[in-house]
Amino acid sequence: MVVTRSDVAREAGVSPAVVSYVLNNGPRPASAQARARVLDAVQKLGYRPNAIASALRAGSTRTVGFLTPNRGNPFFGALAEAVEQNLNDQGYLMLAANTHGYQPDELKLLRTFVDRRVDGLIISGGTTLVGPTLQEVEQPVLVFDDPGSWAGCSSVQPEDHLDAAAAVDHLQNHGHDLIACVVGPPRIGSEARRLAGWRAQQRLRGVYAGDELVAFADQSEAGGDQAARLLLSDHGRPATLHGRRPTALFVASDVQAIGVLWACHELGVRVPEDVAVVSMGGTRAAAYSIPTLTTVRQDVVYLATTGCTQLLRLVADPLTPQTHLRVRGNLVVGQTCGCTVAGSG
Amino acid sequence: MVVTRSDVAREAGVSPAVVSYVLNNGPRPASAQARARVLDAVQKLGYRPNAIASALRAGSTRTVGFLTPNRGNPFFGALAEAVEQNLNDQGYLMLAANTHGYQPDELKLLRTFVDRRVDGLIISGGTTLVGPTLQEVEQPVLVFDDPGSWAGCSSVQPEDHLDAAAAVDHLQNHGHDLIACVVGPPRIGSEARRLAGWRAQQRLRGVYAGDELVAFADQSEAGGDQAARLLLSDHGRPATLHGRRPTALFVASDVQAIGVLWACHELGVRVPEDVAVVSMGGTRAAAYSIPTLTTVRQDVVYLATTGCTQLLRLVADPLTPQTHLRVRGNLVVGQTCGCTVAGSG
DNA sequence: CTGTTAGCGCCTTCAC
DNA sequence: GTGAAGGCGCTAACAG
Repeated sequence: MVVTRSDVAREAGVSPAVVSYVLNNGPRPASAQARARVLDAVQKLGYRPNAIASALRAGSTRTVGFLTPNRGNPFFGALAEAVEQNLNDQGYLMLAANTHGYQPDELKLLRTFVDRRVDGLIISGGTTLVGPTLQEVEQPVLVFDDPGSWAGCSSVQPEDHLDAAAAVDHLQNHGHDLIACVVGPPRIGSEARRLAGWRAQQRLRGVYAGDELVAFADQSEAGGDQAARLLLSDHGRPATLHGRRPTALFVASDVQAIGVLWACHELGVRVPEDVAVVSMGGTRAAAYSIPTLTTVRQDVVYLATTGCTQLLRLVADPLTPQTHLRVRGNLVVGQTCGCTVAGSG
Repeated sequence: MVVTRSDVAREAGVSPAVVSYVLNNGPRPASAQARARVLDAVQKLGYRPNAIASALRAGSTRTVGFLTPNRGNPFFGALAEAVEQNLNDQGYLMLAANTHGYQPDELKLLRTFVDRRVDGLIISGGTTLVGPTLQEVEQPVLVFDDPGSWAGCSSVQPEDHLDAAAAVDHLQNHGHDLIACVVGPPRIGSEARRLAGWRAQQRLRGVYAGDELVAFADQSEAGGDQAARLLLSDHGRPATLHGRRPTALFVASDVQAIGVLWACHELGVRVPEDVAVVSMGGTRAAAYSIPTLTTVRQDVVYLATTGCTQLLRLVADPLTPQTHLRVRGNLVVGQTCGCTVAGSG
């Protein structure tokens, strides 16, 4: 049977309250003698406080819920890991769940977390759980996404639009004008913003940015593979492109870019000589692909740290003002953009 | 303020117990009329049961703790994800934490989980938490590792030794005899077993398997990169190898193999023509490397399913007999072993 | 069929 | 400096 606080009290010859005083260093003092006897008894019996009972009484579980569409994606995986580490360091535990981007599941899991009285909630990008959906939640919420027009939660948001534009700009500086775009489903906010960033930057240079240059793809290697085959195929190229094949690809995520590189390899298309590639993410995989990816790196540790700090501040004091942070990525030059081949970058 | 069960009871004009009966479909029946009024009140007030109170009373949190050394490693990441999915499907939530292979952290996190009264524990390979360490734990435990000589927990274990031998055997069948080995720290059980598998298979064919052929490396791309540079360097090659460079590498994990491929690329060593590579894992990354990895694939979904099933069986009935399952991987032929170049495989 | 009640283990105010 | 007691919200045994 499990040993309870009363058992310790009995063993130490004190009352249960004193056990609490000693173990929690307060809120009342205890004599040195009582303290010693309690600690001895704790040791002897191997007593461990029941965190569930404590949570019920104290109204805090020291747990944060983390909802993400897909931890298999290295970006979300790394973000989740960084968040977890941060929370652990602060004495919190993370309850995590994958939603697979499926809205009913998202809601169900959100409810589950709330029922379990998590102290706070973190919603990563790629979910539909932003703005109004979260209104009913009592706990503080942090979203790694655009919070929409609603200010009910704090947010730490990658600058998807600007970062995408920066990636495209880099390709343009290499002299490319026919730059195609591989991107995830546009119902996901971050993907829509990256697509818009690509389009805006193309138009800024007065370059064509029609739909024939866009391939929507699953956020996976396989998705990138298929998209690249589509965009680079010599068959059925739209008349609007005057028979030209894109000379560069902007790819909205590293994981898709890995698939793109593979497709190019299979098709005998050289990267970056025949087609240059720039992607977004900056995950570990990007640094060890062949050739290495030029990518706009998001610092997940920074995202996680600022996000967790703000969330825990809100947990400690719900009256803390909301914050909305936007974080720029930075271009990490690899081998896929062409900088290392011809010195035009 | 949060709405409690008593509020619902008051609103519905019944007693709190009846609310429980209705919401839990038992343990006692309720009249159709009472049921309707309760459900109305629940709806109207937006009542959600407090899972913490329920857990305290019922003695079950419907939560499982998962301890892993490093979720950044695609293999553990995929395993964790599969486990999480399994548990969610059964109405459980997963509490997860990374130990970074650091024993004090492992113990601390284990304690934290136990304090929180998880219903069960899952320990992935790569931790030191096997056997006796877990004796003090009351909850059922499942380890994805060798449980040691101690039968206090159930286990689902990849056949590291046999799988490693199979990988080496495949290289041997391609005519290689000087097969080096890249492997993680031997204090980790799975790594030690893979190393032993390599050695046993080499000796089986009467081939040299000395320590000069082994490079211990961090379980990361960078680790594989460094190990490959060491083993393939033309400088300082041990006299015992008669000046020969290994013609093949057995790499104990995909993530290291990605680094190995990159090092080969950098060194101008062609894979598989100059050096053949076979690794272990079978993660998604292996299928999209250039060239694609020949690897011994572990079916993480199968591991997770059988593991979770057994654990939840133990949770439901602690008297369920322990089980110890060993699971073979299967060789997935890619392009790094040489099968696709010369038809000798 | 329904209501009342005794805890689950802990924290903390209040009385000594 | 210490002990007794109430209650966090819920479940289930026990009485009606």
